[in-house]
Amino acid sequence: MANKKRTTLKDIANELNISPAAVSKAMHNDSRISEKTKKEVARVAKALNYQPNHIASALRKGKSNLVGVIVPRTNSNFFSSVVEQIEAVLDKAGYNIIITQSNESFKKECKNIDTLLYTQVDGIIASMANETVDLSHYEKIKLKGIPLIVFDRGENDLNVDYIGIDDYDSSHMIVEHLVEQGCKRIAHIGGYRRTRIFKNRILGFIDAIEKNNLPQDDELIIESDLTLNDGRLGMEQLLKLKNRPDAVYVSNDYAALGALQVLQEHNIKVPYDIALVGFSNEPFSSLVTPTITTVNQHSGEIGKRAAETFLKRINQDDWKPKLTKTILKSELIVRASSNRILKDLTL
Amino acid sequence: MANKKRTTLKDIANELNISPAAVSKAMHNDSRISEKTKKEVARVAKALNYQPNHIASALRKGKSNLVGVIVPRTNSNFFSSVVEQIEAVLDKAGYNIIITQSNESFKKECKNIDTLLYTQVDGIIASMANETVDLSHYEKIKLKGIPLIVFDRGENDLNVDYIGIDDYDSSHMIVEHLVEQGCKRIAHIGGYRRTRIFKNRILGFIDAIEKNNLPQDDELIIESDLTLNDGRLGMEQLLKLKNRPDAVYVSNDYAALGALQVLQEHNIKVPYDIALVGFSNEPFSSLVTPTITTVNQHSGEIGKRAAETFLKRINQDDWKPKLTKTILKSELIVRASSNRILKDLTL
DNA sequence: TATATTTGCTTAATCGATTAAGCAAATATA
DNA sequence: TATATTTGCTTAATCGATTAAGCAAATATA
Repeated sequence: MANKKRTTLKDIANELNISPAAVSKAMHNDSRISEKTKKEVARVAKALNYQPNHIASALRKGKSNLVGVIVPRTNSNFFSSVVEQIEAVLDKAGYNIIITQSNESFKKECKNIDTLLYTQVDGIIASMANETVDLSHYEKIKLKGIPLIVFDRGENDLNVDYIGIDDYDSSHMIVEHLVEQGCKRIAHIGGYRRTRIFKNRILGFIDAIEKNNLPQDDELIIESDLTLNDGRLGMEQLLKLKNRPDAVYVSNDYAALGALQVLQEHNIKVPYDIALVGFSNEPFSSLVTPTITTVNQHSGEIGKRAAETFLKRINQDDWKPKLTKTILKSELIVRASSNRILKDLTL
Repeated sequence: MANKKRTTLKDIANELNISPAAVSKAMHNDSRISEKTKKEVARVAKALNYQPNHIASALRKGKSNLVGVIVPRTNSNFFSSVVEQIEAVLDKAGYNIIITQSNESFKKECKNIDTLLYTQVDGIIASMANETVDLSHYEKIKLKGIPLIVFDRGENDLNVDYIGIDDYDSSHMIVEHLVEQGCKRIAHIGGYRRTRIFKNRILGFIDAIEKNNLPQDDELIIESDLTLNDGRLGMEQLLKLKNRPDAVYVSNDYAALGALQVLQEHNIKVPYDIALVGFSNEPFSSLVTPTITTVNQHSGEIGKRAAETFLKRINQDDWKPKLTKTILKSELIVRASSNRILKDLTL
């Protein structure tokens, strides 16, 4: 029933008594092939249900039209949105993507890189695992001479193209917003400084506090892993202070939610007693009550830019990898948890 | 710097003055190659940094070791978990996956199938778009003679392997649970019956109600698109009834959250006045207050089984596709929104 | 010692598509 | 009319790895 034998260029060539080379050229609309032959080829190709063998052409052309994508996990709103846009952009350019995830493990990430190189991808778009410190695997990609694009994590480490958002500036936006809402003593529950994005947010926070002449107090900055429970613990700690803050900026929505739960348990009015801001625009941040003000990282835009950068590099013959940063501005999404002024803000 | 020319089997062969064929066999540990030669080959391969060209071997062997995955969207907790496990299982067996998403569009789905076939995947694991009615594109996969595994959606339509959960039984579990909590009048905000999974949930609900001798009332069953707002509207409608329900089973967590919001706005005590159950175990369901009782669809397990089924089929020479269903039991996760008995249930 | 088997390779073809080189016929130009 | 150019193909090699077939030397068996 099913035609076991697939149709090849040779079958079409035999049918028309021409050479396979002529068929190939006809398919690619070569100017040296007559219109008549092109039509005949098209007709027979259709009649025999010809499907080009991508692998054969990849071997011959030394180009697989596959792009490898490495993310810490796909099961995250941020990364899946990035991947979605990478796919959308590359699809239009005739590329397919192979998605792999490191599960934040250095070992798995190394394995992923080996697998992708082995599969002969034409380039790799990656966001590093938290664990990754040794970058020799990434150097392998560069040595192979295929484009490597890094996003979100790994900013300055690899001297390649990087796409991310401006964490330093995001902190400024948040502080300015809280000041506008009348907050005078702002605390920050952040991630650990060793991770660059969290370091940048802390630095941005400190500078913004100084710029606005607000109290700078070590007890107002807490570092943690930013789980929901870390948010709870951080908030408990802040509530114990003699001089409580009237606003808390939490570097992640999960921790912000934990903080919110503690505030509600203490019957503290949000945003009037204490205003709250999270980070990352996780889907639940608009679903809880009150809705949480947060920062949208433009994940789609990051994916789009990453894919476009890949396409640019693959079409540049003389490109030597060098550090080229694209830093996008993030967007503050003001919701109920920090909104003291506009009572009826929908969302 | 970077060795432009990649090392091939031929390079190793020249170095050792043997034939490429011998090198290939040595690499594959052929019993007809001496241990001495194998060691030499391994040594030189390492010295020259040999990386096998997967594409060449794929062409020769007629096997790409790629598996195509089609999901409605990756940006969903359910599908990304399924994909995660598919990847984990297939990776161990030496397969890579190419993930594509249909965005619930029939047209995009057709395009995805064409792309995957063109890329010479060894099989396809898919969950159908909502829009899809015409299945001729899927028939193309079957005609090509490669395994097709369907999950979650498309249960009986294609006569291939199917993995899903028992929606009918899930409704029974929910109703039994609510009865145990003392509920006597249970309503259902479901999806439209034209989608099989929602139909099965409605049928399960009706049968479970009958089995438990509870009131069967048309006004207690509402069909909708199950958005958050549909949940709100449905609950408003139920609250207007002369004879209000004391429990509501909503076929999706988003709609359940909408229903919860309405209940809270009306100062109705959950679960004591009205108990609430959702479906799908979306991440936020454990994060809102009160936490929402829901159904875990074992997305990881579905992915695992789908991948294992693929591996089974690819290794069966004589397999002709036929309808083979694997129906997993779902798991009820009892949380605060329906828990009248155990006051201190954590979660 | 004569024949059979095993070992350790080589040779040559193959998987399909692509492309550089080239050739004959048709057409254009001087 | 003689030469140059263009058109429309063909020929043959190639991308690397794999494998069926086969051969000579080494070893085993009768």
